Amino acid sequence: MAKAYEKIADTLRQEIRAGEPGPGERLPSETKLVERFKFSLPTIQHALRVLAAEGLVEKQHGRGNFVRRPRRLVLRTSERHQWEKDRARKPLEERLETGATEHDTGLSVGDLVFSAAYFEDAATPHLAAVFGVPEGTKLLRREYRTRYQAEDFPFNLVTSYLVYDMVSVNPELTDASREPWPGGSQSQLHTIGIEVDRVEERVTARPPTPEEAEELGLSAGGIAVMVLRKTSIDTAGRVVDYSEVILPGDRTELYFPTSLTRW
Amino acid sequence: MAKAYEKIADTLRQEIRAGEPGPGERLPSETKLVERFKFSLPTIQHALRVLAAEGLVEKQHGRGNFVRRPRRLVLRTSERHQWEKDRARKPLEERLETGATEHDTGLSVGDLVFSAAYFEDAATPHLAAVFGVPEGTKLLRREYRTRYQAEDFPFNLVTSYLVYDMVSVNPELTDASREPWPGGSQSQLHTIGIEVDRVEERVTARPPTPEEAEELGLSAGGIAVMVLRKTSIDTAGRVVDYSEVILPGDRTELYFPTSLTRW
DNA sequence: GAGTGGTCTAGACCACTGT
DNA sequence: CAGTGGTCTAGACCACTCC
Repeated sequence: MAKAYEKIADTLRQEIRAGEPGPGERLPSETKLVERFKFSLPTIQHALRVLAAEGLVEKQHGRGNFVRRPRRLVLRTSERHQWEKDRARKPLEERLETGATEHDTGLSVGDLVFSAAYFEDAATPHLAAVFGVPEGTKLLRREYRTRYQAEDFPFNLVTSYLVYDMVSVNPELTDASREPWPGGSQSQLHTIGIEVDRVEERVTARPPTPEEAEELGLSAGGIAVMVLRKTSIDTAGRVVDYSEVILPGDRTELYFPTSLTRW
Repeated sequence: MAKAYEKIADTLRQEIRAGEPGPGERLPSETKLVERFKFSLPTIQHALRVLAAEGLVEKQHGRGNFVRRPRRLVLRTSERHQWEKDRARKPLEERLETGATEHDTGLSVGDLVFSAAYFEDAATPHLAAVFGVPEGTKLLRREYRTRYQAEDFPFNLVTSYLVYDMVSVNPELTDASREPWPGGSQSQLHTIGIEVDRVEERVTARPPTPEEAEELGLSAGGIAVMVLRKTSIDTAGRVVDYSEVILPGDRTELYFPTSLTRW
């Protein structure tokens, strides 16, 4: 004997997949569903919460339950690293023209709102292991948010770590007011003689924490985030930057091309 | 005035983050929490469902609510494409030794249980666009499941599409009983004279469908899946394979290294 | 069998949306 | 204001786990 809320969720799921109601359309009101399924309101609501957690339905207080319309994907590319490296030594005027984010998204500089904040942290065991430094070593933590001007929420949350004593050689690098730096991270590192040789990216996914949901505007529920962990290694084999990027799973697509050698 | 279930969830979340109770430990019973927070059982349960959806708590019927222990990550690599290509033309004995999955995970062939099933599909508008063929063109759909022998559930769900008339030149390629094919997909394509030149991978994330949760053993809730869409393009510029891979977001890490040219 | 979480009800009252 | 979803209760009964 199946549970009532599961049967209800199953039925509605099937109907939605069949296109009735279609994307963006409203479901019958909860009281209507009570009549139709002959179960109490809390049970109907339980079924709808299940569908919301799946990302199939979006609840809107006072308006109704709606079939979620799949979001337009923003293409994010990962071939940007070579592109960024090529720019790092270019003259200032050229670096000013376009940033890496614009390169990824195809938008122009004016469409984006950017913010940066710097902090000093002591290395946790995990970060110490990543950088190969003693626990407690002073790190520079940089928090970035980037937003489309027209939208209310940023499309990513970036936290970048650098070894403080490595970068403080150039005081401009520990000053958040110099952001956005023309040419990006690799250009910043170039000012202290660092050449990035290799970038390693690792991707996982999970539900957002409440804080992330808040910052990214995912209050609706039923949306996952991708966690991109990026390690930059210089020509001497040192880890020179470690970044964590939180991305909304439905609005973002990570793109990784691989070219193979010809036979 | 904040909602009761949110306050309760907040309080418990803070305590769990502070390590009390710690990973794997049991929370107080729901009736105990009713006493502590002075709210009714359904309200306490609502709060716990919220924490379960976040992946912070795992509900176990008849046992209790437990703090979820972060899973050990399985490393999956994406540099396998070149590796696989290099093997595709090697003699049979060598191809038999190790498969790509073993290369990715570092496990030996005996540890894995593999299954494959083939179907014939008509191209949907989306698939027709991917392959650049008319809608309704006959496709070969291949479903793969791979599982650790010691575990109950597969660690990925793979659906691969090929253009039927392109591959049926070699009847062995439309016969599921020939799987697992020594040397993998690229070796299969090599038998009909196809050389893969480029692989494009796109990653997104979302909550699992009930069917995916079922197949991957994610019934606990609060786990996201990654969707990896892989397009293989041959030296003539044709799309020769399109695959969708569903991976549990907490147990899987996608690894993408990038080497940069030296200055 | 004792203890635990899971499901469900009938109904009250609150909060938001749109007219 | 009417209509909609959101929260909450007090309590009944079921299902699973472990001793």
